[in-house]
Amino acid sequence: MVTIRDIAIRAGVSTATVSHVVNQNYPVSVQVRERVLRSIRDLNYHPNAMARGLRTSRSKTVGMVIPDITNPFFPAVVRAAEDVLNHAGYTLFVGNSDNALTKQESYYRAFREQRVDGLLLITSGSRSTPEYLSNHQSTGVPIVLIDRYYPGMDADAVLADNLRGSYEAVDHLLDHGHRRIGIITGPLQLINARLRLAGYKKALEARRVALKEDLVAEGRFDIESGYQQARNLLALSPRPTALFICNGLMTEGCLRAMSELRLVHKIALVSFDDLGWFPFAKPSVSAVAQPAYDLGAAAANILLKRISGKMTGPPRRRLLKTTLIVRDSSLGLHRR
Amino acid sequence: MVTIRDIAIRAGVSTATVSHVVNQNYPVSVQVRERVLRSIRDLNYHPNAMARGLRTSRSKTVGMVIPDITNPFFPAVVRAAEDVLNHAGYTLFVGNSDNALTKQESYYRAFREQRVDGLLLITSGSRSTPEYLSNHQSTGVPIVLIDRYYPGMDADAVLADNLRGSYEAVDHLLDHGHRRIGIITGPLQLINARLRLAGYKKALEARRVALKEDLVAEGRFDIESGYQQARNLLALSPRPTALFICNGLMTEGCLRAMSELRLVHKIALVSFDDLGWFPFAKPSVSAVAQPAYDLGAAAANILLKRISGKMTGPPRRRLLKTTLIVRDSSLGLHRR
DNA sequence: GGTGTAAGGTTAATCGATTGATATTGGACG
DNA sequence: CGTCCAATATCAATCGATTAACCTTACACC
Repeated sequence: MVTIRDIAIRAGVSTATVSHVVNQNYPVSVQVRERVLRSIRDLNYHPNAMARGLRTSRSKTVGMVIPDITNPFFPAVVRAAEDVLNHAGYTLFVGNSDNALTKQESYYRAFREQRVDGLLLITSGSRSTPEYLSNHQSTGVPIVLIDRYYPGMDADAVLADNLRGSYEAVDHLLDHGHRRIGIITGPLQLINARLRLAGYKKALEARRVALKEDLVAEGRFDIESGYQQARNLLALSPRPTALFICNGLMTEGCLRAMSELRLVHKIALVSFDDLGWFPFAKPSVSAVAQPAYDLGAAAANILLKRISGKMTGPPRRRLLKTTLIVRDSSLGLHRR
Repeated sequence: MVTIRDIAIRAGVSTATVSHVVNQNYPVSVQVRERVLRSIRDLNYHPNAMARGLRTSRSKTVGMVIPDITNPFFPAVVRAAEDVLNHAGYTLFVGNSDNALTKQESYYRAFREQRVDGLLLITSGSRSTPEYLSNHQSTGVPIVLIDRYYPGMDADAVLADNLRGSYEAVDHLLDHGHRRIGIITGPLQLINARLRLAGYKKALEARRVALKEDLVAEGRFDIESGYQQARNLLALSPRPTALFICNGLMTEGCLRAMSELRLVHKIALVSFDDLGWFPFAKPSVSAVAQPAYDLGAAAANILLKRISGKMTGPPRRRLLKTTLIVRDSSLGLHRR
């Protein structure tokens, strides 16, 4: 590998001068600058990020941990964060924790060891803040939580209004006369899964509909558990007349179950998360759309402000609105 | 931050000894080891990857560049690669190039500067090998291409059999009597887009069906271009009786166009890429399934072998089979 | 001509870990 | 009791960049 020393020798200057040219933070005469730049081009020199980072303890990179790269919601958030960060000259590295706390921790450590300047974290399930995260504050590396948070962890967070989103969804089903509404929740260690369940309960309460425990099934936010729990709920008698599924992947599994049981057109359905293909499903699927792009962009912006020191003080929590998109699956129109 | 020196002082030993304990590559007496480990735990010490990497020029990390994180195919490949690499003790960092050559290059550089031990690359469009990649070989850092390759670039590559996959798809449509088959290709700078088009042409030729240029539309492998080009093709008269769409995202756009024009049930459809929701679309969508997981896993395995030096010699190219999955959209069953 | 000052360069310490060379210690053995 | 060896531990150079402190010109101005 070609180093700063090689450039210095070839251009007949000191390494300090090369560094000044590269970083443009010190006056260098035009002739010298040209000579150095030519050598850099000739030798195809690129500074060693490790050496630089070791010296400056700053890397112009940001690490992001997401729980499931195959869940389309998260890539959408990543895209947004990336847009904002690239624009500001930062490189975003993504790690997929696979919903495992251990993997989340190992990515966290890997990122810290790479000395990322900031962290974006969509957490995996745990009711309490893992120790390494509560210890994190002392490091001075800003961290912004997205979509989920650990109760008691005081970091900035950008969240969707899960409670209200799911309240509206269930309220909508109640509006259409449904009284036996099944719900497939996410894993209840996750705060957003709990909030979505809470929205469901609140909506029922508001209409004085009794909560039936057997209509509440806990999934794992993946296709398989959506399928399994849908089979369970649909095997009840009397059957629920409507289902509220707490994320997009589980809705996919649920649809598989419903189509196997030939119930697709008999049961109303609303999904949390709006996936691109919902309009083309039969029937088209009603959904609570989350502002995925805005979540990512807002989080990245906050992170940048923290990194640059333009924002200080106690952690802030931003709550973004969801939108209920009504399609055929909740209207019964498909029963024509 | 706590450094190796802090540990050394607290444990009353030299930094060298601490290093030996951490890396387990040198005998250390039990008592000393215990003392050191305790200090490490007490102070919550984690080695600085930059310092270590600077010294050893090795990082136990792998970088992966994908063109579009919102296209479900790529996350599936990432998942596979990650499984294999994590298992071998490596951390995988992902960068999203957004189909832009400049971003691809900047991720490439960022990864190189972070001194990743290997690279997995799903390239963005260019007919020839970018200079930085042809220069890459001299660096000794192994690189494996996935899904696409640049002609003339000699690196290992793991690919799906695009030609044959699309041949089978089009052949299947011909089987069902279609003679006016529209195709929406990917961007033709991409080798796989060209191969899929070639498969289409070859299938037509084999049945002596004349190629009509106006039935060939070039998309960009994204939803929007799928929508646009579908509108164009469906506006032709006479209309094509079938469409072959060269990736999953464009199929989503195409379905939107078809549903706007109320043609969903009138036009046969086959998609390259099988997305999870295709069975639930109306009609369910026939597709050429790519072995996404196998692609990622195979590539990661080759990379590991190259890193460890267990595999040497000239680049190898692996071709994995695709599978045609026939559903309603290509059968006309939905016209009942 | 002497002096002050700004511009342009260089020297060398430093970041935190690794590792080859070297020192120390305590037996074993003749 | 010396000598030698193995087992452990330490010393100090090193990786490649950054940057504070310092040096050298050149020129302006009195």
